[in-house]
Amino acid sequence: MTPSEQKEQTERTLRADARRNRERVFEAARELFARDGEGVQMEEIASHAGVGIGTVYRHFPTKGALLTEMVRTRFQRFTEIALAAEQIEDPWEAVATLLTESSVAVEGDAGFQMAMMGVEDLEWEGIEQEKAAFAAPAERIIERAVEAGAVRSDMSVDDIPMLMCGITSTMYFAPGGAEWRRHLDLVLAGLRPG
Amino acid sequence: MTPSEQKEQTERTLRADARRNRERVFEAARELFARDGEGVQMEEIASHAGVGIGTVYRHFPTKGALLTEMVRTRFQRFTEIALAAEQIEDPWEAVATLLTESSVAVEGDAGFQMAMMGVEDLEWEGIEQEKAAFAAPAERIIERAVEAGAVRSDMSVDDIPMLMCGITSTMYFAPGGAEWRRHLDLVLAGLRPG
DNA sequence: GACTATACGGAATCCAGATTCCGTTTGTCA
DNA sequence: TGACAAACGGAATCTGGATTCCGTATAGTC
Repeated sequence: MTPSEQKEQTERTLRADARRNRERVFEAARELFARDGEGVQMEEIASHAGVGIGTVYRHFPTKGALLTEMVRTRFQRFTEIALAAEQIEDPWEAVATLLTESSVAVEGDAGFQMAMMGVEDLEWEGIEQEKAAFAAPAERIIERAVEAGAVRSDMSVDDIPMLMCGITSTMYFAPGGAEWRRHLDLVLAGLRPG
Repeated sequence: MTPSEQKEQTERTLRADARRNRERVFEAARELFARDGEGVQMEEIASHAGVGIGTVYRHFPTKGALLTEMVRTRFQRFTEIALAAEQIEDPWEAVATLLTESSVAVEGDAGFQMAMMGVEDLEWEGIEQEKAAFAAPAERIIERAVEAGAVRSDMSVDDIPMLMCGITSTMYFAPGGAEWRRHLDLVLAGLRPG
């Protein structure tokens, strides 16, 4: 029995109400995590989901596990963005779009912002797979841009988390505003060759 | 009686051992705050200072008050840096030095990094005076650079906290490393005109 | 040296949240 | 429909820290 079959069976075994509740908890957590970041309270998630606190814990062993799950899900959005950006013809546009769209994806999600900024307690362990899925297309985009002379020759994939982290911190520092667009603007200018 | 005379008298009234202990607590707090950030524990500060926890609270009403005092003190360093940078002849060098030295000042001080990044609980209220003292020379530096065409014409003082916040987040994200220098490098490139 | 206002130490208290536990309810299946 | 395993709710418990309190110690003053 492969792991996935095993998982499938576990899911099949889940009682109907249990599956529904798990979904509700997850949805509530997503919403509140986006609003309040890691400061969300388990009680609040429970009541927002319309279930008891015990039910939350039955589905997610700890708060950390729940939040990591949020981060993992959100992170996948980056990969979608990278894959889409890769289709853009112009090498520079591809890079610019990658960073811009990624920023937009983070906007308005306090929890993900915190994760991007490396706030403790938000685990980045266990999402290596997601990271790799993002890194592949991102790397191709950058390599192409470097070869085309559209960005400084020393740009690398590793610059992306670094820069995103910076832009995110602007969002976090000045929430609700558009200052981060200026930050992004500056960063993009800094990436140009020469 | 002016406020300053009043304060002076209060200080004069402080018993010798009290003054000494206050100093010790402050010093311990500075050290541990730099190491652990806002996560420092009051008990730890007390024992590190060689006093009882009660003594810490006699001198600083709450943890927040103590940390704010730390931030205020640290912030003053920025003003010194700005005043020094203002003396630099070359307009671009002045800007570059301002940002570089400010970054260096933050390096290795986790507490101040958190404050720069706007982590909650670290109060920025009550240090308006320090902010203004920094803004004045910084503004002159930037104005001069803009007029000389050494930086993009739309650069403003408000860009400084934004960019510093970003660079700081890199330090925080990759502590101990020198990645932030690359981030600074990119940011400086982005500030250049055109 | 005695007296008193100040300070001190640190055990006890408070508090906010996460996590556990168990009596009750509900879905599933024969 | 009855039986029972699977889930549920939420009160009770646990925890890590901040903050308070009060009996004791000491600097300053005569």
